Amino acid sequence: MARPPRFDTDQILDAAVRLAASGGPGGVSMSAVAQAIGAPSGSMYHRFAGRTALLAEVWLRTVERFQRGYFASLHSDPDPRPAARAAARHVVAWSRAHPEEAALLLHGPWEFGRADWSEEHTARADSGNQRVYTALGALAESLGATGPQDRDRITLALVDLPLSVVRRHLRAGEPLPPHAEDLAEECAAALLPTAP
Amino acid sequence: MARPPRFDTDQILDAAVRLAASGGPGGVSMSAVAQAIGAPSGSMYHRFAGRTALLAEVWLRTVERFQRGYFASLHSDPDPRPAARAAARHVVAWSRAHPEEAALLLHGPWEFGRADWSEEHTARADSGNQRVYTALGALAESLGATGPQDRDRITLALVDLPLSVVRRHLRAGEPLPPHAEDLAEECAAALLPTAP
DNA sequence: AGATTATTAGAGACCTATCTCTAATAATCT
DNA sequence: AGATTATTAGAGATAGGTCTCTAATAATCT
Repeated sequence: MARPPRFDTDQILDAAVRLAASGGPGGVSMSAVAQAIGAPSGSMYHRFAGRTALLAEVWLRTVERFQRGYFASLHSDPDPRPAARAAARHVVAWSRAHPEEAALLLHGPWEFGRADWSEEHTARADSGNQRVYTALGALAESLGATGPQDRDRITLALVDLPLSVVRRHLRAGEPLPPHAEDLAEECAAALLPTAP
Repeated sequence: MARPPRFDTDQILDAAVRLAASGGPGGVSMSAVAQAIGAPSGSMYHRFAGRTALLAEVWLRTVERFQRGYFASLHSDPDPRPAARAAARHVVAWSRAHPEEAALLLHGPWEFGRADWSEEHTARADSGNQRVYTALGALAESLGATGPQDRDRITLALVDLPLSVVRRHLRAGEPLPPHAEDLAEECAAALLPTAP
């Protein structure tokens, strides 16, 4: 019914990921992405309402890809303690497998203009986060951690701490050292509430 | 011998801190800072070689202020374990006392254009970092942690982890909860190598 | 008082990025 | 084949930011 696209959405987002990994969110300009794939700048605006929308889409595609595997790890074992270890490990392993997307995630949604996102984009982000927090809450409960401080501690162990391991190296432009997964797993385990 | 300055350097840097805290490094434009203090844009270039230099100076002043207290905490006790606890605690306490500067630090030097800094600025940054790492190395040694993995773990416990506690709240625009210092201290202690 | 000099003051050149607009193009559908 | 339509293609208007340049200003020094 119409002319077929020469540049599809994923191709554009892939280029945006590369640019974000090397130059940060600021490096993702409409013209830079267009140039990276050899498209005229006008085509960009045919797919994305504007730069804000592009930033939102590239962020959301990346975080959703990450969360898919993160969820799988969290539910990989009926016993909460091995599941927690697997989750911490997954953060590092996924980052090793997808260094550019990981570098993007380390910047956080606010750097990708979250304050200006449309309602749809904001809702997508909130829904993903909500799923993560309820899953973490369930795991916390099955560990016997009930207070809000306990939950903070578990979020720290299974999300923030593994991300810190990744951040330190990726920000310096180095690859992740071989023992990074072990480090994240061991440290996460050390932060879980001790068995009664 | 000359006309006295109406806008001094610290006043300019203070405004830059405020702008960086609210709008990130991208919000720190020469014109925005000038407007914030009511100065013409030309005066900015009289004090700073350019935007790059301004970003470097505001970053370095902030990180050096932070490190001063961090060092004091690291050396506050001859026993390494309480010293480690104090250091982790200090990160959070300092951030609570200086939320705008803390928000600035969370972005990291690369966001402040570190790649384009002058040699002087780069050297200043390196020297500060070097001092921190040697101090952490000494503490690691007195804890009996000798391997490179042990040192990574201590850096994680005394730097990255407390920063994660701060990041989670400041990025969301919330103030730090009352128990944040305790959380950072307890988690840091849990990550230290267990006594032989 | 007069010379000296660091600084303020602000206009404007230059660049880069976002976004709009019009025309050409290439596929599908009848 | 001809109509339809999503898309490419790219020129250009607009905005905002960096940086330069010249003149005015206000203090100190002799």
